[in-house]
Amino acid sequence: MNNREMADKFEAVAQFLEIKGEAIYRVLAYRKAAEALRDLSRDVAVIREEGNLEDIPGVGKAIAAKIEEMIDSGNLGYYEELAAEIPPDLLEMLAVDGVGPKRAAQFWQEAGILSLTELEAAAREGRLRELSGMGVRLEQKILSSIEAYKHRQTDRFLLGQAWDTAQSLEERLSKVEGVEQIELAGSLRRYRETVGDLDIVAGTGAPGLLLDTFSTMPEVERILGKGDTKVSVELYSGLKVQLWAHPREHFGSALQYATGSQAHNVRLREFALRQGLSLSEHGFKTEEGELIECPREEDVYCELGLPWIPPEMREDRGEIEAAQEGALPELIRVEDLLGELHAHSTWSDGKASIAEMASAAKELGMKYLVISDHSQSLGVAGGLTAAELKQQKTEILEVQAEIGSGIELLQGSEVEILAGGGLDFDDEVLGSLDIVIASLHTALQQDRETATQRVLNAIENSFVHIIGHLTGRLIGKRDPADLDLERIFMAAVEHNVILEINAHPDRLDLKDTHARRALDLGCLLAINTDAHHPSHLGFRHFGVGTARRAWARPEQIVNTWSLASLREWLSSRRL
DNA sequence: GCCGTTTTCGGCCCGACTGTTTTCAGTCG
Repeated sequence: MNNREMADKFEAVAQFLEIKGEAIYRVLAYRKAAEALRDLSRDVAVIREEGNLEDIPGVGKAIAAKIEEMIDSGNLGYYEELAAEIPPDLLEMLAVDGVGPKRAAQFWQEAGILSLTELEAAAREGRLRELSGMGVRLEQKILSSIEAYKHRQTDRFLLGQAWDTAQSLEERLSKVEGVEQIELAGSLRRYRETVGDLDIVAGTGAPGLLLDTFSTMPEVERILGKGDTKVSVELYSGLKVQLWAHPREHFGSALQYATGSQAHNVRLREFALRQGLSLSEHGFKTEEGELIECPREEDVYCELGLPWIPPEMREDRGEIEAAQEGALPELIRVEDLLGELHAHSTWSDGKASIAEMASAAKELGMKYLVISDHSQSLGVAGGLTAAELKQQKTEILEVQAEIGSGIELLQGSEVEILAGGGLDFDDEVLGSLDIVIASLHTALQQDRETATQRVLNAIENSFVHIIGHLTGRLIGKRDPADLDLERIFMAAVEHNVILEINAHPDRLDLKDTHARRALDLGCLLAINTDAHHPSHLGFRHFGVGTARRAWARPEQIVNTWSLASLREWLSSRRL
């Protein structure tokens, strides 16, 4: 079993215990362990080998023993026991809005309902309204939530998909009368690779007007809930959006609250309690009941004696401790990036000419751009032969002459790491290029040892500078290749090979936790858009967001370096 | 079930909204 499968087991255990009505803190303990496993940047089996399971936050003796059991037997006896006691199909009901553990238990025990299908039938027959505490409206609400659940393709959207919607909503809402401040919050602000819903926070003197305006916008399909300070809607796209309207004096605490993550907020509130302060979206309450308002988000952290923590770090991954110790890293920013090292043109599968890509990059203020089209064997993408590379070089020089100073164009190639483990060009061709990116595109389903060895071969080739989108995943569509990341990261450090954070929102590969582990081990990273169109160069911020989630400092990202420094480093690689 | 600037026991974040209720339970973020 891998980390994620074990996390899913613990999540199911938590849900079983919740339905059983066990002490909520036992439930939370299993849930926390599940989260910890999902967040882990390393294979938990390796951590077990090292004897460090209990160093994982949220893992104590009991849960460590269960992890060992799952590693050794591929099974969890405790889960099996619970599944024998409680119908496992009940758990699916919990994914329906408005159905939580209490009602699931009630439906099962009082009405003999064993699955979501049976729940829907009972609701249609009007049998739910008979149950205690239930009524016609609740029955209707559950029925429509079941419909919505069945039509829902996925419960999370790609960050890139949600981004444009969020910008558009923010822009229009900022113009509503009375709105003084407005900001996007939630997992979008934290740059999580997927977002469950959009969260928007406004500081306004006219909350009613803002909430009304929002809930009647054309893209709103239905209102899920609406009160005096917040409204929650579902858009026709299926995306859910929550909008909070707070007085300006509460804007900072409201933004902090809505940004999350939930785990970060829980930790921060515990931290506040130890100082005798109760933190909520309205600000701090002292033990005497006095309210301390926080107009700016910085005020929340400042009141606790902490520096402001960047949203991307707020995942309860040690950021509060680091803030306490004054050890928060100075994170990379978009404006630190000086160049793009991975971009395509019409020479292979790009949609724009070298000249168009170059002027778009110059427009964005980039100092250098590497044209790195695909190599010969990637037929579907129109990969270039060695001879074509020479012709392309001529064009790059011509475009450089036309565009003049201000941006330097370099020639690279995104070279296939072949299924057999070799590279798609011989050393002579590789040596003629300014920069070589080696990537996996094919045979991504190979077993771990074979796939890992392929990447290691590329890393050991002294002509390779960068490994592109390491795992080859497409978020939600294609699973990552099964790789021994720890070995790969260590080899990259040993051989001075740079690992890419691919900024394309479909990829974000390396992902945040893996990038953080790579940095901890001493790897250098590059943030590349892999642009196939001039507009894709604008994906940079997604890569930067991912790097910030990995606590990356500018100097650890090679395309913050000047071209002179980068060239020097690249040439040292081939000595 | 976890964990320690209050602790190896006794705590464990906080409030809005809804629908069912006559003061609250359930769900959600």
